[in-house]
Amino acid sequence: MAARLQNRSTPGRRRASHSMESVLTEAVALLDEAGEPALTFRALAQRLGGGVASIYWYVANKDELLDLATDHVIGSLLSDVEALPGSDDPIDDLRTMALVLFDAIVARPWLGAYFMRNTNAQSNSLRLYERLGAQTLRLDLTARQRFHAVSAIIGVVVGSAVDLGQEPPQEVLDGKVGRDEYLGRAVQAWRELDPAGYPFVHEIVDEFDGHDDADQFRSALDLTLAGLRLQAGKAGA
Amino acid sequence: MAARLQNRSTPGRRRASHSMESVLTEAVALLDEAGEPALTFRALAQRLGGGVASIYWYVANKDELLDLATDHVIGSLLSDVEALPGSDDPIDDLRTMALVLFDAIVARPWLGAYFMRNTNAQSNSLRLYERLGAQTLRLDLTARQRFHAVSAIIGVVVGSAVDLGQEPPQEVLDGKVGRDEYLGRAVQAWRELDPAGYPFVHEIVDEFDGHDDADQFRSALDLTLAGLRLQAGKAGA
DNA sequence: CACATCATCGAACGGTGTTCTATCGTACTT
DNA sequence: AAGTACGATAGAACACCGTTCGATGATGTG
Repeated sequence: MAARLQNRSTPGRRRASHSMESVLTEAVALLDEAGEPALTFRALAQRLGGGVASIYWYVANKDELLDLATDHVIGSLLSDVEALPGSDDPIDDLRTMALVLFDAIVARPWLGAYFMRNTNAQSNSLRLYERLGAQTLRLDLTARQRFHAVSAIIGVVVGSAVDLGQEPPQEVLDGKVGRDEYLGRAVQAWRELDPAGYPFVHEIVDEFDGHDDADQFRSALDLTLAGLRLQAGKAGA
Repeated sequence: MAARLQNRSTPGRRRASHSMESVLTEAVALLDEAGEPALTFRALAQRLGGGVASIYWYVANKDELLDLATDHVIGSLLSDVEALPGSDDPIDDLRTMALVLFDAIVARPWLGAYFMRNTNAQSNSLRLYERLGAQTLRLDLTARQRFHAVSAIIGVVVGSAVDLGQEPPQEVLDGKVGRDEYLGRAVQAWRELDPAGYPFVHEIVDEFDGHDDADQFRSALDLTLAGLRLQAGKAGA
């Protein structure tokens, strides 16, 4: 069965004594250090100074471990969002919130992939969802429009995050090739393409070279929010 | 040692003869049948009637197998996009293309996760990217705006695709719980939340219940395209 | 002190991607 | 026609993964 909220932190001498908190904290630490592949039960056990099977007392399987770890960090993310000042423009507030989300994913790229998992099962995710949606209640929209608006914003965040979160291929991880050099090669390959066959790629290759992920995200977000503003204004007038 | 004479008379193990095409086709078939976890080298080898190690002659590792398989199906997807009639409104054309992409991901949910991997390495992905971007060349935008517009549209597709592509948890896969029942439970749980603490969730729970993924995607896409139209019009006038 | 329960752990199982080495079959050389 | 080089295949083994099982230390209760 699963561990309940009780926690005995009496320090054992030979045997390791864990707690839900420590398990999740170390799991997140592993994820932060080297992404999802780094989070293995064996690595986690070693880190906790205990045995592998012990972790299964706190967690049913790896899926649940990932869920709880995600919810754990979303908890603090939720605090950040709730601490936001807020303005008289709900769409501005939505923008600010989305930027906080994006920043969190930049700091923890592995978050992106697990961001939308089972909104129902993760309490903090749901509360974050509510927090975003609450802003749409201040807009003149139908219920369906509100639902779709929040979905769209989260979609933009996740869409950018997935792009951002994908780990560079072996070469870069091994340190043989620097990340900049890796991207530089791609740019170089693009430049050598047939300009007649790839007019667009040639048009934007300079933009791609040395582009800023945050800029890219902000632009995508602002397009969606501009559309939303239009939608809210249309019904209102 | 023994096989010298028996070569013809007694048919020993016939050696399998593969090809890049057959490897990729069977790999895609496995992915279609049960998603990424179903694509293992052993399952693929058995399907090809050969040994496990043989696959490594065609492919360096699983990552490359996934890349090539993805590029394989994107190839036919590209044909669909190129066969599109096209109109005098570039944004309409972008919308149509995005819908084709979305349909492809609905048909092959595993595609979503690998959709954006290494645009540079996958030739068909790059051509698809070019095809989308070409439409923005018909709009009055800066190079950077064009770059960001295409990124945004792809972001919306991927964002929806990730949401769509995540496999339901164990219960549903085991067939113990139907997918509708599973979603129904979530809806039920939402309805039982404190209305004061979760006003937005209560507002949209009816919309979520029995919602259509395609509707959700189309709404998100249209918000982005509305923003883009605004942006293009502003600079033009 | 006995006891039930919580919590921990080593060892093992089946599965995975990957590598090593040996081999077959064919096309070309001589 | 025999020999050879090489493209292509394959079995066995390795290291690692998530997961399970059974045993056992620790702890508070009667």
